[in-house]
Amino acid sequence: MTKRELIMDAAASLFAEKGFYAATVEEIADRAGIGKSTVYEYFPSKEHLFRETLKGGLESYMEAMKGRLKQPCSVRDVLTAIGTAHFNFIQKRTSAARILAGENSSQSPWADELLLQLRERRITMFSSLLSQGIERGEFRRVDSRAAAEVFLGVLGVLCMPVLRGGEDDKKGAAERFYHGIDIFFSGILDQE
Amino acid sequence: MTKRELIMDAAASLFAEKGFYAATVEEIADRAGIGKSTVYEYFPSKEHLFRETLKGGLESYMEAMKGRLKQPCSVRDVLTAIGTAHFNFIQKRTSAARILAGENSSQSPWADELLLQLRERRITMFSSLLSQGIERGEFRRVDSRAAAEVFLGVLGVLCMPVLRGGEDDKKGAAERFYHGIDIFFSGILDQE
Amino acid sequence: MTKRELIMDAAASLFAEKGFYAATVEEIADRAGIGKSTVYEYFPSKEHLFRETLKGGLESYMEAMKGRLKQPCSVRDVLTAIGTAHFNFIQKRTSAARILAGENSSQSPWADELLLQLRERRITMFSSLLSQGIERGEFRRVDSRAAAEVFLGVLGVLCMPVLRGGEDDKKGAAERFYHGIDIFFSGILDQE
Amino acid sequence: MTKRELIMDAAASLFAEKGFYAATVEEIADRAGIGKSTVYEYFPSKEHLFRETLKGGLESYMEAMKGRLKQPCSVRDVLTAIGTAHFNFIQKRTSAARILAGENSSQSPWADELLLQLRERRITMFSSLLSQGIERGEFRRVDSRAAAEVFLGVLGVLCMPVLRGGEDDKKGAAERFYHGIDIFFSGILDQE
DNA sequence: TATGAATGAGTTTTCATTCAT
DNA sequence: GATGAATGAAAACTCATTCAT
Repeated sequence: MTKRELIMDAAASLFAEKGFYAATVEEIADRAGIGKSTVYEYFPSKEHLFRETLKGGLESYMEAMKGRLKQPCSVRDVLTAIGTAHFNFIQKRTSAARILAGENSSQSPWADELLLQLRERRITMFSSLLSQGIERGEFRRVDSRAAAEVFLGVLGVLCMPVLRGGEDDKKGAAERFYHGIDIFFSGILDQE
Repeated sequence: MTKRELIMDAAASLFAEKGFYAATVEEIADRAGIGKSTVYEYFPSKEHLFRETLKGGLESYMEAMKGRLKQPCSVRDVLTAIGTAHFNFIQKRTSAARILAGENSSQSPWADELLLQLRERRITMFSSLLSQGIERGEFRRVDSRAAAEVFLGVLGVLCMPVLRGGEDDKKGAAERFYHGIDIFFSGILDQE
Repeated sequence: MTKRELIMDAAASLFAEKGFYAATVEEIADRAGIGKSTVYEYFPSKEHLFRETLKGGLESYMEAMKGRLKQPCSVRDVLTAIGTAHFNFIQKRTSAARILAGENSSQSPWADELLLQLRERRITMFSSLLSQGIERGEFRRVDSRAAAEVFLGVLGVLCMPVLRGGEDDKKGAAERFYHGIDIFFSGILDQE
Repeated sequence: MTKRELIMDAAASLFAEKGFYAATVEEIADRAGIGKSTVYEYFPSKEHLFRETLKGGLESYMEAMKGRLKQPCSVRDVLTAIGTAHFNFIQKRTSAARILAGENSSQSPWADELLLQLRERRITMFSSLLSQGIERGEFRRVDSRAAAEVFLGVLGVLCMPVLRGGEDDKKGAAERFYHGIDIFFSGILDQE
């Protein structure tokens, strides 16, 4: 692992744990097992380091989503696959995910913007899938933007337990995750 | 308005805008129109001030939810009423809401805890309502915890546009909000 | 003496002794007998502090020159009076003078500019006096700009011994000073 | 050109531009087109490098002055020749000259000392020439030390325009230079 | 010999908090 | 109470210097 990666990993985990401000460059360096000023050999400032961390997380998230989109099956299946990919990403790259999850509480103005962009991209993606599904007759004629937002929110909340402390309840989390996705598709009303 | 309230208001808006770290005590005092050290007459530390701000937002949120629960009508209507109350709260007390929305990106460890508690309380409430609804036959037999989480998430995302910059698109936001709630109840599948 | 002045004095003497870079804010604060961060209550940065120091020296220099210009006597006397004022200033406000003397060796780009401006103002002043003297027939028809520069240089070098360490040789310095001025007026050639 | 010279040249120009502190070893290495630590193969420290640069400038300055002294002509001519040599040196080796010109604004305590020594040597030289001239009856009986200082100062100021930015006004500078020298010899008084 | 990489010591700057009035 | 002024502790950042190759 290159030293740059070492630093980014340390940074990612600390930013995830404590946020941008509370994490100090010294801690990051310590966790990376290097001297404080070495950080500055690789990143011109703490802010740049955070930005890179963010971008890294973002890229690897987008990567994780790849290939889920063009399977020749129902849109419902595609969305479920995306959900699965999302859930897996959260489990494997928890600290990256934690940083990406901080849509609110501005860590810094430009971070907000990047995260907002991510949000928009995801909503656009979902929205277009949902439109497809509607055209194909899979889904009823809902407002695809609203539905996309809902899907986004559902993915978000359902992963929160994992983002929190928890190694503990992985199975439960997964189950509830799929149950939640199901509710998104079928609603909760009793419609016999 | 008492001086204490003056401070808390200033604090709430600044914490909402910039987060706990980036907001300085001096700015807060300035915005409140008082001297910097006066803040310390009313709050022992910046952290306490934040805590109080948080608690204040929390209380007024709980207050806003009150009375929505015991109407003699369908559980669906109760949940919708809660959604409405939530949406109205977000619009009227945007900065309080912004602070409460920062579930992720820890501003401070104990803040996380408080917000986690709020989350739990809300889930419990929703969950119990959903159980009621299931018993009454209004809803199908979903996992009420999972459904509660989903409902929470739906309320969250749908309010984000309002929490962001936006005075702009209030009507659109409201429409999409109710559309989203509807999706929660009915799902998106075409089930003729 | 106000605290601001206390700081500026400490700063002036340290900047004079060691230059902008080698003088640390901590030393300045120590010499002023205050805490390091107090400096920042009065000046937004070390650079600003330096700038103010410079400006202060500049103003008090210009002040010291005032009133020397409009005496109803020969231009030679006016120039000599200016020389005297200059010499006295150097002796009374040695550290301010030392800073102003640093025309070369850039302490910082904008400092250079300020000092260059001072140089220009002085040359202009001398030049105009010299032109007067020429018109009146006191001086021969020299290039007034060149002569002004020479006068400036003469004032400068002749004061250097005082700017250096020396309490030691005050009388000698004064004597040589006036002797030097005389050379400026009469040259060194033997012209009987 | 040896690597040592490469480094010294780069150092000279950077020290001239920015002063001792603002010039970094890295920049110097970059400008010399070598690796940073190679500098340390040739010079034990930045300070030593500066010292060498200074000494180099000093030597080449002394070199430039050589041979001007023993011509069998008037002392006035010798001094003028020295002035010319000085002026030429300033134009050809501007950055070395800039460093040597920084008599004031201490870049470092020992640098001050070296420059002070240079100053003394030059004054001694001028002073002895002037004494000769007085004995020969070329000059009137001035204090030769004072006159030497004045000559030094005159050479200094008159070269400043060249040391500043200026490729622009070379002819004007040269003219004013000789005019200034003339003033040193003849004074400015009208002595018909 | 040459150098990229690493770093420790030191510097500026920030800001919550205290204290005298 | 209310507050301006003062500050210590901590944080980001710089850079000359060293070291392994």
